[in-house]
Amino acid sequence: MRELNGNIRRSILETSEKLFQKKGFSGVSMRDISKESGVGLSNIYNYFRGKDEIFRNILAPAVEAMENMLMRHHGEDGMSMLMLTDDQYCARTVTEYMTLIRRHRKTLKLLFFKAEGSSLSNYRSEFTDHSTVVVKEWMRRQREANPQLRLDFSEMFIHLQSVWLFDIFEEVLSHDLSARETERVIQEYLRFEIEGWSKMMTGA
Amino acid sequence: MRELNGNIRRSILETSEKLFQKKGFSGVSMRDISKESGVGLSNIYNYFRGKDEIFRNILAPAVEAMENMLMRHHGEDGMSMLMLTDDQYCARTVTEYMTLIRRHRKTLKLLFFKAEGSSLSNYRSEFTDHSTVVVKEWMRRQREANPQLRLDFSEMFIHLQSVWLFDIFEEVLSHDLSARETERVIQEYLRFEIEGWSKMMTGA
Amino acid sequence: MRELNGNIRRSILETSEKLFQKKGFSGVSMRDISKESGVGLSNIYNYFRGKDEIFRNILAPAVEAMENMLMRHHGEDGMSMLMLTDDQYCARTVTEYMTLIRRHRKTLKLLFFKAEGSSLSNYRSEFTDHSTVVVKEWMRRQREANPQLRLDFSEMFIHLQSVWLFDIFEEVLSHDLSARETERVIQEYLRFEIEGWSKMMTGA
Amino acid sequence: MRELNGNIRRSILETSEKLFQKKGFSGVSMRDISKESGVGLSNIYNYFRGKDEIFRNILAPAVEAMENMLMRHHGEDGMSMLMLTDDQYCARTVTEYMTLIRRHRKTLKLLFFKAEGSSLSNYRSEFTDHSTVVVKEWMRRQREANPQLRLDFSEMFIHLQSVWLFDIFEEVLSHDLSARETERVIQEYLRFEIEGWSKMMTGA
DNA sequence: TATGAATGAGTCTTCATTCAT
DNA sequence: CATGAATGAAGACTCATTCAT
Repeated sequence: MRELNGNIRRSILETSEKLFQKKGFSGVSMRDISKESGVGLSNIYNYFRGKDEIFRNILAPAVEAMENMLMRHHGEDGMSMLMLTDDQYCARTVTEYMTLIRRHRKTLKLLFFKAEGSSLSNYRSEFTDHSTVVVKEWMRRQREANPQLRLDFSEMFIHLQSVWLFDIFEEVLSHDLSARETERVIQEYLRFEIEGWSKMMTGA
Repeated sequence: MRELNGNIRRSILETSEKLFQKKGFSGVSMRDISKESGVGLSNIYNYFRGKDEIFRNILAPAVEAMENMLMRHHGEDGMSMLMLTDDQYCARTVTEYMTLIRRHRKTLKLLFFKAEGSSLSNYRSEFTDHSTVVVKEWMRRQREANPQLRLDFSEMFIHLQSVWLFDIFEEVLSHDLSARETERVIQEYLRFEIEGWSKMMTGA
Repeated sequence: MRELNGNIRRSILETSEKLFQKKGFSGVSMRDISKESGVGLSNIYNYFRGKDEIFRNILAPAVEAMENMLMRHHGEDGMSMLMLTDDQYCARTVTEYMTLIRRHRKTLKLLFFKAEGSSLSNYRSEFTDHSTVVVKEWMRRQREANPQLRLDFSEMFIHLQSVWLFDIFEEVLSHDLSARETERVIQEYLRFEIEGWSKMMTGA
Repeated sequence: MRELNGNIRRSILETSEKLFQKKGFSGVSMRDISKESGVGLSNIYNYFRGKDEIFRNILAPAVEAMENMLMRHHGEDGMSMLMLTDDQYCARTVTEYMTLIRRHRKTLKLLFFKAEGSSLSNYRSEFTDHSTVVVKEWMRRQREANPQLRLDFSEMFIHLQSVWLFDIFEEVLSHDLSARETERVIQEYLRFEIEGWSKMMTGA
């Protein structure tokens, strides 16, 4: 009768994920989760602190992957500004984005479109704000390392980069683009972005 | 004791607007509006059909202004593709955007960031979708009028234009940019966009 | 601007009748009546004491006609038991019922099927109960006048007569029978009833 | 402090039943039920989906019994037309009706007289309509099995049979007839009905 | 007479969470 | 770990009616 510990936890998470996908965070009640998963309503609270924590648990991998992606590029050990013109680096970046989307497609959709009412409902602005800070700091480091480059972009400009990356993600996810289509869109976007930065850095 | 005709209506609207700004559409209850405005709860329903209608009434001017802006540029009597390179036209467009933002700053913020739970909660995607349709049709007309131009942009590309315009608005509003800053951002954005289109049209 | 006294009254009544027909007594609010009739909500109360009184006013003629019909047959100056076997009398009775239905079809439908929530919602049982009393008294008189007849019917039997008459009315009204169909149904019913009474009176 | 499992459910049902009997479905609010039963208002919703479901739960046995009765007589394995003249069969039928009434007296009264506003408020017409369909189909089968009989009754006539049976029930219930009185009324009614049918079938 | 404003009690239902066992 | 029971505040909205002018 009694399921093993881990099974229940997993059952709650899987059920919740399905429900959230269908009806969004606010549209799902704890009762729904209880009924659908077969786990007693109050027993759920033995595994999670509440609805929000369930949601965050589901989204954790996606959120982490987003953070990782940001850090891999603009963290302490991130790329150098000079790699921008390296075609191989770009190709790798496209692959990275695609992998991120492929792996977390479902949860990213939750995060982007179905988080209304949860503590992650402002993820878009939180991420872009955070990203702006990180990138600014990375810029500062790059400026020190490459004094010959013009790197005095406005905060707003940097912010818009994050926002636009987000837009691309949202487009790809909301239109359920195929791998090929996704690749094309990302490539186009990256090319545009890199070209833009290059020009601005060398003085356009 | 008895307030004059329109005063109550106005009082409800003003109170609601303040509350919505503070706590967002969902965060405000009809009770709140009643208490804060001093208008009896049920009496509110003599002026508005419900919470959503109050919200829409507040936002109506902003929504209308957005639609007008779209139509002035891409409607039946909208601009011609050839005007893109006209500096005067661009300057006027910048002014238009700025006027729109200046006039409707508060309500646009409501519309963009605080509409969760209302019938306008999907305004972003609704507007950009609608905009895409309008622009596609405008493109068709431009193609006929200017056969020499390459105007076979993908729907996704067109869609992204709308989205990005929205982003600009959101940036300006969420960071409460000053007039000067706003002008600079919009100008930069327009220049970028126009340059992009020009290149693509003449064959890049 | 101001309509003549009687016109407003009539306007309220006519509007209400239409609304009641569509949505039943409970389904119509005073606001509905006000909006639809163009008479200010509170002004209605200058003409009628409330919703119920409006309803009763509409139904008054039908209710009165029902009462008249009952009295013509079983009141102080009603028919004699002996007339039951008179074909002419029966024909006249059929005509009477049909006239009643023809004249008051709409309002009877209101009274029978749409009075839920009003003070007339129990009209069916009130009428049949009242009818039972009247008929019992009439019986008493007939017994005195015609001692040779067996007229000791149970109260319940008398009551059922009223109920069944009501059923006939309801059938005719709810199925919107044509004049011909209505006539046939009523005739059949009367014949059955008369035959039944005759047999019981002379000893079956 | 804590009541046992089923007690609460039962308590809600019993309290509600009493209240419904006094004030009818519409006249009873969930608050009333909560106060009277001592069960917290919202807690009630842990046991029932809403007021209507409480009502239906109370009436379920009576409704089912009505359906069963109909089916036992006119369903696929129902009686044959020829049994009408069988005295034993008739006696059994009387007993059945009486049992039905005895067992469900209270709830039938609710169903017939106090259901205004609930999803069962049209039970009378729904049952008689349904009954008409069932009986028509039964007639068709009887016609095939007994070609010698005249069985071409009009739909209206069949419908009236159902209605009249209902009337009997309503009479018995509304006047709280004793067992003896009930038996007499039902017997009389059945005799009348059977005699009627017999005559019509053999050609009157 | 006419009206716009106001009332206030009332409706059912939902919800995330906690408690006692 | 598991559960059924319980909570209590909150939600939007309706209605017939009355009041002040």
